[in-house]
Amino acid sequence: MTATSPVVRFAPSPTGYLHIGGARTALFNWLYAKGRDGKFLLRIEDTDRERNNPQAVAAIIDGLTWLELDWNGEPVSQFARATRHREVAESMLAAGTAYKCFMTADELTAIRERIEAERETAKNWLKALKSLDRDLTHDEKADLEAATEAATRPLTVFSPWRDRSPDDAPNGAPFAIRLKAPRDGETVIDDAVQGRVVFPNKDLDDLIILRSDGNPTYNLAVVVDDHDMGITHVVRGVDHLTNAARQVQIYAANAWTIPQFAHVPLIHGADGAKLSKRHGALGIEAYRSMGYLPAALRNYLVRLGWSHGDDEIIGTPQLIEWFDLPAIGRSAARMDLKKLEDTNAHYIRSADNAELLKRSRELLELYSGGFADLASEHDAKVMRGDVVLARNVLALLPGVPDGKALAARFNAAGWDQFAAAIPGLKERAKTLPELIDGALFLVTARPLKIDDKAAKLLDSEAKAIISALIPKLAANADWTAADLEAVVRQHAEDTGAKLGKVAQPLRAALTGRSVSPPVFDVMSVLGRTEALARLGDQAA
RNA sequence: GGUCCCUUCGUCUAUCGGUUAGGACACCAGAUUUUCAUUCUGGUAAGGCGAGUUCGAUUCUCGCAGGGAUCACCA
Repeated sequence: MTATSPVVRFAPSPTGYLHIGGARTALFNWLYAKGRDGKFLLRIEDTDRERNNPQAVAAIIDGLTWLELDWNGEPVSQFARATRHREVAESMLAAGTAYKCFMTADELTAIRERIEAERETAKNWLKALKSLDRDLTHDEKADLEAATEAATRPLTVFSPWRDRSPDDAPNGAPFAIRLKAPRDGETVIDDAVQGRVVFPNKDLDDLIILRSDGNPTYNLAVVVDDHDMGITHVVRGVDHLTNAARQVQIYAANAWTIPQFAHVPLIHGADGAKLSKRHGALGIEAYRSMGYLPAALRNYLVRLGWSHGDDEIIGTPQLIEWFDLPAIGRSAARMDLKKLEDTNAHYIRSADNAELLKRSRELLELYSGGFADLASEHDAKVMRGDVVLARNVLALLPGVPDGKALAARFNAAGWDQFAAAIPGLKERAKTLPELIDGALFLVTARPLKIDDKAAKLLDSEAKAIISALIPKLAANADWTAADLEAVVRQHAEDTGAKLGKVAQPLRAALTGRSVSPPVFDVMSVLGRTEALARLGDQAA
């Protein structure tokens, strides 16, 4: 690490889960640090004690861990640093860059409500004046002007204590500490993503940095922590852009070096509206349960708002090399599950077979809540991997209540069969549940439940074909896919039938479905005894 | 309402004054294939509106419209 390598951080507040936008912010920070030999720190913004709870912190850590974003050192608790924050506030008071404000919270809300009320009446007044279908009198013009002024007045509240002596306050009265922000001029953010953003200082009020209960406020805590932690680049959501202006003022008041800001756009739902649970603002763990691979989610997430020419499927090492802040777009991007699915399919196809097996087993363990409820609660708009899997499991494997029970169906030999089937399975699975679903035929007990499409395939003619094939197949001692294919092809040739005419009935009998990996692979993976038995069940 | 940001196919985006406006997802059609999937080929589809600058604007400027963020002793 050199003196110029960046120090970045991800600073979520513990709200219960790591949402998808937060995950992307973390990813951007992580990539930036990784690509520059920098450090990626984790800080939990737990200043608000009411909102804090250990599970929420655990959810964030779990999410980052699953996404494979590792951070340097121990996570920092912002709450634990309250004493330091207080010190800074006190020193600012001493330096005259902050002042005591004796206004109470009630007074403040009363003032805001009054401004709002005045604004309302002014608006009505305006409407009335404008509806007057004639030239306004001199007085009315004055009214119009006054009403316009009142209707467009900002909600900003300026404390009178900025210019009053604290001695004017009653002895021992509680006070908050406010930043003495500049009144004139402008505060400028030179943002790596947003460019140069200018805020007129007259629009920025004196924010409270220390509450009357002695606890620091978010903006103070962030600045002090970022400064103390040596953060060089603050990469976060644009929802913090206006905070950045406030924060720059705090940096300036303390004569601290201002970090490079980069405010990245937010992610919107598929309909363009703000992300809510309906639209997929699910926690990162939901994407995990939907069966997406971490690498695929990373690829998708980084491409959402960032691009590198025409490149789409970009592996993590390449991402680390290519990623940079200025290439991030400025407009909000919409979540597109279809594209995520496609990206995931690419990663599944090229994934290591052992990894796929491991992740499938983990996923099954995750689905311990029971399938029946999930299936009945199914909402077509909400895609969840466990629900998708549940429907198939319920249809094919009655009596299997949840993922753990399903996993139990695979004994040691079963897992080996699963592993053997993965090369064929992963070509046609977009997600892990689809992969698992494709392997279900392995653990289905005889007699197989035949689905509707498969049943159509098994007419009397088909059953006759199966009967004719059984002895020929049984004659095959080695039971390799290649040998079996040769037998079936020969049979088709001999009887003048198309291969599909012969293969489809086999597929139906072997798997209970009309869709599966190549039948010869299926037979091979199933093993001689089981395959023959299943065929026998459907023979004429 | 104040302040700030955004605006290219349905979606994610490329383009850094001159292109038949490119790619990806989705969608449609076709080829290959034992099903499905993969793969391959082709197709539909875009610069919000209005001015200005310029020989020439998607690209630069301004206005409008639309969308978004934010305005707590929350973070």
